[in-house]
Amino acid sequence: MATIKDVARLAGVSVATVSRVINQRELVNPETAEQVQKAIKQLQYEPNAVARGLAGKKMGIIALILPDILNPFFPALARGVEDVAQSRGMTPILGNSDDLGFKESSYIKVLKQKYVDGFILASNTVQAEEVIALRKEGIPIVLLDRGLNTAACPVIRSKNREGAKLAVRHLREQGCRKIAHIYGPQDLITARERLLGYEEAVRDLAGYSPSLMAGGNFDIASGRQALRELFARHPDIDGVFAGNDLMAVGALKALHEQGIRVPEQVKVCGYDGISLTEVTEPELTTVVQPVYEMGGLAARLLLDEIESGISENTIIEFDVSLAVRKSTLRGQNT
Amino acid sequence: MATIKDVARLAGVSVATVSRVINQRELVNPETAEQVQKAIKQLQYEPNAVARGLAGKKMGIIALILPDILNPFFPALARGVEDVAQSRGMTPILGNSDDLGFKESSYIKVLKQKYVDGFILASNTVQAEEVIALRKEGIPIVLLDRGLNTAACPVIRSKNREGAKLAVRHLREQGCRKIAHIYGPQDLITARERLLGYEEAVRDLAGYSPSLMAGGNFDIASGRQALRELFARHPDIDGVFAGNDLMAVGALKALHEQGIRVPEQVKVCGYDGISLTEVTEPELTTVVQPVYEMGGLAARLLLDEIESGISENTIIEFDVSLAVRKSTLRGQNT
DNA sequence: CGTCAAAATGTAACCGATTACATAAAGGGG
DNA sequence: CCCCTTTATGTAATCGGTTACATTTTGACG
Repeated sequence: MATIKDVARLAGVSVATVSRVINQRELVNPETAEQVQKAIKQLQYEPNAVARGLAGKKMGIIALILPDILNPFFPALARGVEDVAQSRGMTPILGNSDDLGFKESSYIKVLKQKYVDGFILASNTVQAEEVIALRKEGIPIVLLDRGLNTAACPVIRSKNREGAKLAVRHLREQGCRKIAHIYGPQDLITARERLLGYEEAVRDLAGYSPSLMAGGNFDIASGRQALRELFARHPDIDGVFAGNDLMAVGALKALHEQGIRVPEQVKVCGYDGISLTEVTEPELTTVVQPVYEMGGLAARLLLDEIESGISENTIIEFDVSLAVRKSTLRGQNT
Repeated sequence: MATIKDVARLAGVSVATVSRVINQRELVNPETAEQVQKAIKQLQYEPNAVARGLAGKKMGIIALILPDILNPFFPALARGVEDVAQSRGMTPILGNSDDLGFKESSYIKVLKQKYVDGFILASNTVQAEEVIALRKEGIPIVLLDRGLNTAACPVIRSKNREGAKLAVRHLREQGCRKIAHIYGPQDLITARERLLGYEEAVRDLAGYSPSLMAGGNFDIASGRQALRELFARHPDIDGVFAGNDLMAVGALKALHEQGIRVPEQVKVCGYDGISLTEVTEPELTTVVQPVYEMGGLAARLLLDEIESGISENTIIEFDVSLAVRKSTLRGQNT
């Protein structure tokens, strides 16, 4: 590989001039510049990214840390981030933290050392101090989907509470009177908000009781399990709102096992809008988050901050919408 | 951040000695080493990875390039790679090529420049020359799942042809006589092999015809579409083997739409063993690839080559197994 | 006790860029 | 025509490590 010195020699100039031509930040005589460009072409020179990184403390990489790549919601988010990053000349890389705090910290620590330009974190475990520490070191960070309320950095998520209300109201409109909720891990702000939205929307119902809620892990198996518990307690449930789509799918499965028909006997609604909801039987009504846009905006905010150096700690909440499908079709149940 | 010079000063030694203590490659007096360690602790020193990378041309990163993170099969592969890489002190990063050759090349080019230590590629588009070029530059590479036969590098995949035969034989045992195949993109070796396996296993059936095959894209929508075509041509199909699970799910969906009961009228079998197959209705019989192990082995081979510098161009094919579920349950159809 | 190899450590070049500072050339105003 | 400001370019320090080579210290052996 040719180095900047080779180019300088061939073009008959100093390395500084070559560097100037490449980075266009300072004045260079057009003719000289042309000579340099020719030399660059001839040698097929490409600046060494690591040397550049060492000198400038930036590697042209942004890292997206996801809590669980096996949950299709996150890969979908990633697509949005990727496209924006790439279009702006940055290399996006993914890390998977497995919802494990230490893995996440380890990613951050290691990648920071490698002069990653910025982070997008979808994390439940991240602590406010960690975010603050990063920013103090001048490393931009954006929180996506999950994350603190208090955070000293931009946060992007959807209107979780609104979305939950949307779901529950829809179930009520479809005739449900005894609506259960399968909530996600309560250390996640998203799961908490959805639960709160649910509570607000069912409080006034006659038979409402906290025992209509059961917890899950945001995965299929736990949704299944939670539904069993719920039905053991309340065999007369006629609607289920799950905190995310995976748990909704698990619930659907469990209902089927028990011979309960959806939507005739029980209606089910999920949250997220992953594509899986379109292939279950019956197809699943769900609260759709504009996932691609969310990822894209996260990347955009991060890149803006990287380029400008100024940060605004906005919290941006995206609107959600309801995709109504068969699983909540008004039937003959009430 | 403290640098190696600070440590050297505090410990009263030269930077070379500090470097030796850190890398343990040369002899250092134990007492000196202890002094240095103390200084390191006191200053909370951590070697700068980029400077290290520049000097040693290795950044301690391995890159896994996936063709489609929205297909759950690949995230599952990634988990295997991650765990092994991490346990050996390397940072694994993911890139998504979207099955687009140029994105993949761009990832390789950019990451190579950033002194990534090695690549694991799950790619259909990679060309033999590209692999050879990389290796000539001393950058280890392992092909995973997809990729050339001729490749001048280790290749890891499952016994696709065997797996396909397994599937078809199973369908026959369950009583199917007119078995269709939904094949994947024929530029993928995996898809080709599965098709060949299918052909070998059905050739001797009375009503066999090439029109029993239809192509898809390895995603749900195309599986759905392909099934419709197949049934338009042959309304008497009683078994379907799909080239991967996503297409099988699509097929299931399409069958349901047409009011055809699975498994009573038609039996369906997929390929991959993604967890989605456990939640469809009916649950999907599938050929299970040991995906976590495959990813792990890929990482292990890559790391071995990185550490030793010697490469063996083995092709390793993992055994597959059949997970028999409801979608192929012997019924009353024949 | 002198000799010589092994062990321990230091010096400085190098990896390949960026950039502050110095210097030279060119143009403009008085 | 001289001085000063721009414009253009070069020199060399710097980023923070690794490592070849040189040098010093140590200790074993005859």
